This record gives sequence, C-alpha cells and structure tokens, in this order.
Amino acid sequence: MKLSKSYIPTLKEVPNDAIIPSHILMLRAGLVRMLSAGIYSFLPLGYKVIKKITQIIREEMDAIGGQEFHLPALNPKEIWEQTNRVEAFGDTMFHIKNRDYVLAPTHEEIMTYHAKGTLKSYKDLPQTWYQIQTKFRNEARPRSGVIRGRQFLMKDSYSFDSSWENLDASYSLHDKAYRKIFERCGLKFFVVGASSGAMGGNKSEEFMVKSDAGEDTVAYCEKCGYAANVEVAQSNIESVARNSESKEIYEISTPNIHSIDELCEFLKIHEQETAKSRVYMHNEKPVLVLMSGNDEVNETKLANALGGQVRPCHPDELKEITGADAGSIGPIGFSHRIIADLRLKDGNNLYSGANKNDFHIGGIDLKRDVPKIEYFDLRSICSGEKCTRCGNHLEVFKAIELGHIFKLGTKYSEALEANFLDEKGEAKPIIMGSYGIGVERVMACYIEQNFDEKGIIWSKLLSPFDLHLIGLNMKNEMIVSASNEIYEKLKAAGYDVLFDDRKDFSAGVKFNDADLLGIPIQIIVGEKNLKENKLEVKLRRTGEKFIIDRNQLEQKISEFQSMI
RNA sequence: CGGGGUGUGGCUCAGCCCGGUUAGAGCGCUUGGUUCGGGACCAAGAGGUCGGUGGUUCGAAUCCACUCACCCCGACCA
Repeated sequence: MKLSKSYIPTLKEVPNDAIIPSHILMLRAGLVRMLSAGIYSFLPLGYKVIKKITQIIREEMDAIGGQEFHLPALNPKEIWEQTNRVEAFGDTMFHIKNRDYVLAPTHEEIMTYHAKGTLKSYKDLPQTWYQIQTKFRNEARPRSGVIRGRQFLMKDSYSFDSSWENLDASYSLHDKAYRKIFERCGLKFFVVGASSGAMGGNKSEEFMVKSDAGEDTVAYCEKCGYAANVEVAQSNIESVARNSESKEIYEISTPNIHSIDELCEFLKIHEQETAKSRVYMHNEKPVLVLMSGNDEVNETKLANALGGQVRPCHPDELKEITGADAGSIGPIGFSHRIIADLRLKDGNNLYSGANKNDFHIGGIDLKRDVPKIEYFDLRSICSGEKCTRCGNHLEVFKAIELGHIFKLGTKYSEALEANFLDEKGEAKPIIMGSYGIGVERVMACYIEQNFDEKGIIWSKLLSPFDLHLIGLNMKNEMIVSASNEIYEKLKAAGYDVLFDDRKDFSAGVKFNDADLLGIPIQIIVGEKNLKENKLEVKLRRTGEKFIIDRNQLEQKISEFQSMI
C-alpha cells in the first residue's frame, strides 16, 4: 500500500479527549475515530489489526472444534423475556423504539434458540458454536477509549454438552484455547477465579491484564500464581491481639469526633484499638458490621456472608435504629444482629461508638460484652498482605478483563426448553458453557503493554503491515526508482508492505510517522546508502539500525522477521 | 445517576474574570519557490453561525438561564 494513496490520518498532537496511552495512540496512529461516547469507527489501519486478532481467535476456536456462526444483533424481545434477562440487564440493554426488538448484548438466548429442537440426542453432542460479532450495551459511562464501549466486538462461544463431565472438558478446551490466543497476541495476562454475576451458572474464570485503566481490582501472587478479585480474595491478616486483662466498659465524652482517625488522635490510641461500625439493611433488618480501625467493609464479601440483599442504611435510618449518627455508633446497646470482621475476633479493650452522639465507649470486650457476635471475613485485602495459598506477599492492582469463561449449566436450556434425550431416552436440559473475548480490548491492552514515547510497537502477528518502506526524498529520481523497485519486489515475495512514497514530506515527518504507526521493521531508502547500493533497516522495538546490501534485502528481511 | 471539568477553523489552544473595531496563535491544508536522513524555510491564500436555544444590553465568544456534547472521579457493570 502506498502511503500517498492511503487513508491513515495521523495526529501530531495528543487529542484532547484521550487520557490512557492506548486511546491516545489509537487516535494518533489513525486506527480509530470516535463517533459518539463509547462508539468508535475503525479506520482501515485499525481494522487490519482487528482482522489479525480475529483471525488468531478463529484459528484457535476452530482448533478446538468450534463452528463459526453469524447471528443477528437485532433480537425479538420475547426470547429475552423467557430467560428473564430483559429485567436482569435493565437499562444496560438497548431497546428498539418502533418494534419489539432489543439489540443483543450477548447471545446465550439466540444460540440456545438454535440448539433447541436440533440438538436432540446425546449423540448430537458436544457442540461448540461461536461468533465474532458486535454487541450493544447501554453503558452508563463509557470510558478509556475502546476499552468500555456501548458497541463492541466480542468473540462469544457456547458449548453444549450432555453431562457435567463433558462440560468440564469443553470448558478446559476453551481455557487452553484462550491461553493460546492471548499468548499469540503477545499479551502478558493472568487468570482469576470470579463470580459470574448476572450470567448465571457457577464456575467461571477471567483472563485479565494488569492496567491502571482497569475496572477490576485484583490480588495477585507472583510466586504461586494465585489471583483473585479483591471482592472475593481471602484476607489472611492476623487478628488484633487480645490483652490478658479486660478492662470494664466506660463512657467517654468525644465532642465532634466522628472518624477513626479523629478518635485515635483525641484519645491517643492506636487504630487497632478501635472498632468501626457500619449499619446495613439485610432483608429489611439492620445488621451492625464491626471492622477493625479504618478497614472498609467489602460489600461483596458481606453479601456473600449473609446471603440475600444487603445495602447500607440511610442516615435517617441510622438515627432511628441506633439513636445516633454515623461516627458515634457501636455494639454496646445495639439490639439487632452484630457481626464483625475476623480481624476483631475475641478482641478486648476496644473503643467504639456509644450509640449516643459525641460519646464513645472504651474497654469493650467482644467476648464478654457482645456474646452473640458472629465473625466473617469482611475486609478487602491490601498490597503486601500474605497470600493464603503460599504465604508470599500479594500485590493488589487494577486490571482489565479480556476474556471470561463460564460453566453456565442449564439456566438457558431450561428457560428455553432446549432438551436432549440421553442414553435412557430421558429428556434433559442441555448443559452449557459460555465463553467471551473482548476483541477491541485485546487490541487496546496490547498497545497498553507495547508502546514508547514515539508510538505503538506492533508484534509481527498483530502488525497491520509486515514492513514499512520509507523512500526518503521522493523528488530524487534515484530514490524513487529504487524504492519503487524494492516495493514491488517485497510485495512479490509475499510481504504486506506500507510504502511511504509521499513527495512533500521531510525525512523527520516520515520517521516519526513510521515510529508512531509501529510496524516492526522499517526499510529506509536514502541517498547516501543507495549510492553504495545499501539500505538501512530499523527494528521498531529496539531501535536498532542495520546497514545492509541492497541485493541481500530479502534474505535479511526474513532473518529480521525471525528475530522479532 | 451524583461530583468535577471542558466546548472558539481539521488538531492543540489564547481571548471570557472586567461586554465595545474586522475573533487570534501554532500545527495542518492550498498555490509558487527553496530545502531534502529525525516533525525545514520564504511568500501568497483558503478555512470559524465562538456547542445550541432563550434572555440581559445600544452592543454578547465574553454576563444570566436552560439545554446538548465530550472528558475525569464515583455509583453501576456478563
């Protein structure tokens, strides 16, 4: 492709709206343009990369027996009502105004619809069906460029099995395929166990990459590979020590003291001597949650511990239930259920609120004074804490979810009555798995992990072109004819070449554009080298430059290709 | 949905507080010329209903109200 005839609108300056590196570079390198919040057009260069990624995905899905579908984005609402997911998705689902259609946010229903009545016997199973298709979700707040959009490309596959053991096999095939896909894409990733949320089903794993632009916070142990979302990662920190002597409880006047920090400062005590109170409504009943010091309640853990719905109490409810405002609440005299974080187990000589504004109570012995207390793991773990599995230090950081694999079970097959007959002739719901990959996220995450101050650094497999040929001074007849000849030769040898044949640009512009676009190998045709029948080759990633003989170009290129 | 911010030529921004000729700069673009290995130079040009609507005023990019769009933080999120 000749650059002079290409639509690759590069930007010299950083666009105002972009913050994270991948977003900035995708705009600057002319890969994408925004149409509206969370809605992006892929320009020719960006779309070439998308096609490389989807090709890798396709190959690995086909390798595990996947069969590619192309499904409609426009779906009858009725199908989604049968599985109760119109309600489950709520405002996240786009609804068509002038007909009872929705825009599909995923495709469990539609795949199951096709399975119904056609996968009739255990002999028809297993099946793995997939598609690479645009999904629509009315995200409340699109962000980070292409990473969280209202419209995005997703590879989603669905497995149909006749037994749970066979589902395990399908799941494990996907697990292996996903690892291959992300490895081939050149991503540094890790895998965490996760809760499957609104998808239904039980076991699931997320494929993640570490990134400040991530929306999940995970705990990761480099030593043993343990990784978990902080919402569920077990806390492994020691309990506060129990003093040998328990003091009596006593009331302290603490005017205008609301936070733990203020309390510690006021009483000259350590944070660990305090128990912070939070009141939640659990199934319409108040529950007092005690945390050590400034530890925050992890509401996911709380909900898991109690089961059912949990929400923090409103300020007016607090007053009604405890007689005090937030900042002065405590376990002594609290007449409803009381639970505490494990870190407080059997603690004594603690300070907490008095359920009376401007007063706290000291000398609390949870064992003696709160006999009905129950303990749960309720706090989020922090960087530096010990791994529950191997004892090494855990790291806590943000991460982006690239892919997610679920063992769905029979939720959809039951709702849509997709049954098969087993060996005994009994009708049973098909056992399903569901597996997704965010295609744009793969691209954005790759860039997040592979760029420098000049621009993107593509790998051989994802690069939109194999080679970037630069004719420096295209008003020099010698360079024009030499670079054109090289261009034709490389194309004939099967390379996909981007040829910067632009007449009116100085060398600096061409070099900078080449570094911005990030094609792994640059071939530079300049006057001085050409006079000696030589060319320069530059490797984008390392910046290394090589002067080579012109007649050895093809041989050298194939050597460089194996180096990158 | 809550909080904060921004909207002026294709891009980055100044001007706004304190209203007053013809709304500016750099980059990009067009034409001609010079230059030609790290974002060149000279000259001449094109390009803007100052996000929108309404109001205040003799007069609004500038003040007021409403509204829309986009960004960031939070809530939410298969």
